[in-house]
Amino acid sequence: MALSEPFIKNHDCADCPIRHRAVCARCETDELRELEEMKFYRTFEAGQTVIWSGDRMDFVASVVEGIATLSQTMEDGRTQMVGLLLPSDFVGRPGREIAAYDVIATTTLTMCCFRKKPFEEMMAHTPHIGQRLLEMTLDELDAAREWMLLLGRKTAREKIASLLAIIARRDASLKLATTRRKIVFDLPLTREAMADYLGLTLETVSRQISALKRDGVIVLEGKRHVTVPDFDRLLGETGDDADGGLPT
Amino acid sequence: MALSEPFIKNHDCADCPIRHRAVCARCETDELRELEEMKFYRTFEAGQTVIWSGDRMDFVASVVEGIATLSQTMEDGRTQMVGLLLPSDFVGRPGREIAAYDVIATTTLTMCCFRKKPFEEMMAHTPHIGQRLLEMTLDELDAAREWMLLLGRKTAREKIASLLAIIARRDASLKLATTRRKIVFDLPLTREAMADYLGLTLETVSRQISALKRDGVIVLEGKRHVTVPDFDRLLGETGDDADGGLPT
DNA sequence: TCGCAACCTTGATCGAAGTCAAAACACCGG
DNA sequence: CCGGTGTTTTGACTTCGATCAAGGTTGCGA
Repeated sequence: MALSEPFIKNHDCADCPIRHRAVCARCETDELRELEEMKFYRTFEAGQTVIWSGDRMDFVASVVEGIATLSQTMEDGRTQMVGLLLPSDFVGRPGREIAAYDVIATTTLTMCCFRKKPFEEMMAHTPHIGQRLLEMTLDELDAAREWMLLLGRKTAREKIASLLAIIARRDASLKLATTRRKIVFDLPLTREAMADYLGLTLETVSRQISALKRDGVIVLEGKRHVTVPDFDRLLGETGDDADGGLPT
Repeated sequence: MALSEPFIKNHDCADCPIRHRAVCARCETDELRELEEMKFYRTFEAGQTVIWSGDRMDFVASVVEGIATLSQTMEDGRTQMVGLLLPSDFVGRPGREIAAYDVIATTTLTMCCFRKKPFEEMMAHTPHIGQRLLEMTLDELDAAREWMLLLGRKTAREKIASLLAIIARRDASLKLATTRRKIVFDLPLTREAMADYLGLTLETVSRQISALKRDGVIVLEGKRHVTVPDFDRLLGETGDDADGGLPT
């Protein structure tokens, strides 16, 4: 959900097995080395739970590869996704002991982790890192509030269109800025996960996707592969104003 | 929405007309003085707009007295509140030029403001302040996500009960922790504002409040003065687990 | 005191999304 | 190729909250 540059960036580095290095864009090399030395990697299978809400969480991390969801569940089983973690997104809450949400790997997931304690110590004497984190948290807050508008006021069709637009944009930004042209991507979520994200049931999600397909807003190949022939047309279905306004 | 201590605290100070001083709990006196010198106050009438979404916003602020709302509006007029600002809450986004939401005074409102530029400069050489701000932003993020669960998955009755519980708690915490006993407070919002917060219509809000009254969960005197005879009973209506789990 | 304007409540009706149920599809291992 | 499991689609029906439409309160200024 990051508007601004990621906390951690990919790079080309022969000795770095997953082409990934701890990089704060504004930091000096010494700090880089410090971060570099304390990092470690963890991977999870699709469907595995990274952490349960309420558990002690002694690390912070950055998503390297794959997708994870943040969600909350009520006792009776109703669940709501409160965030979608894509590569370069940050997970964890400096200064907090306990995880507030379930983090679940949707696909095979690789995260670049830092033990919380040393990370926090480093933050304390490296203002840039804290500032970077504050910016990213503000971005997440914006995204969460944008989502509140979606959950509280949008119709099912608008919700679906908004989700597709966000995923398309997020996906496209990694490849090429292709606004106003054909966009192709794969849905990283099941219908059920989409429903949990959008505050709908999976049946409604399915029906609305069928409707968008019927109306020619999207083209489906299989269940997951989506082609958007006219991205502006899709944006028009989101209910947002011309520019789309959505962060990410 | 702050779980942790407010960025700015009230205190007793004869030369401070509204008994309010810039205080970062962790800061040294020099920093205090610096903040102290750059602060200024602004007041707004009930109903006045503090700032429009999209406007340049060259200050950050802390609410001293009164209540304001953060909201987003779609072109066709649907609006969703994304935050409620009560005394001690922080407004503004260091590092951001433009306001992302409409900020509207619900009651007469007094804010303690700091020009953004000098405030940011101060942040740059005072890690404590940035850290404090990060913590507060994380709290807001938690609150926003809690609200996503409410908007996406709760019934109208649960939504109303949750809102009442939050206002009651917030209000009570300023006076006395009175969990599990009778709680009395005034609703600071019109039915319409509640509807915009909860993603409902004002008619539904009205009906559900009537229903809670009929069921004895709350007692109303006039339209705004609420008595909760049994706070746990109210919590039971929110759909949250035993403890209520809600931030704030 | 009246009249007006907010604000709130209540009723009747409607419709979007939820629920329940069945069937289609896809993918996998044997 | 088959049966099985998990995902997705589609249909029939229900329901919660929205919409439309009166009325009721309250407070204020003339």
